Amino acid sequence: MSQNSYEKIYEVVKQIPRGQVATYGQVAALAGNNRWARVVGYALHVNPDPEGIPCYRVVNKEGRLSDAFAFGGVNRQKLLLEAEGVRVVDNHVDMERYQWKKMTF
DNA sequence: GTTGTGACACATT
DNA sequence: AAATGTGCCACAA
Repeated sequence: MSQNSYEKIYEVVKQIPRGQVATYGQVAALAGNNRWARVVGYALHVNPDPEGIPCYRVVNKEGRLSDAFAFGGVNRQKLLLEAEGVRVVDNHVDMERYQWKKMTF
C-alpha cells in the first residue's frame, strides 16, 4: 500500500460537490493537516486521476486559480468551473457562494 | 542525508 | 496594499 499522504488529499478533492470549490488549506485541513496546503498542490500536480480528481475545483485562499494550473489553457479552467455552475471572473470565484462548506446537501 | 523547489497560508515588514 | 519572510510537508537531484 503505497497510498500515503496523497490519497487522503485525493479523497477530499474527490468529494467536493459539483458547483463548489475548496481551498488548498480547506482540503489540507480536511485531509488532516493545515500544513499540507503545499502538499495538496503537489498532490494535484501529479494528479494520477484527473477524471476523479477535479483539480479545477481546488483554488487558493483568495478563491483564485493558479497560473501554473493551466494544464491546457487558463480558459479551460474557467469553462470547466462555469460548466459546474461556478461563476468565474479573471480566474477568481465568489468564495462566499461557492467555497465548499462541508454542506453536502 | 542535505539542498532546492513548489498548483499554499499566515505573519511581518 | 504589495513584497518578503517563515512554517509546513513532500519530492527531485
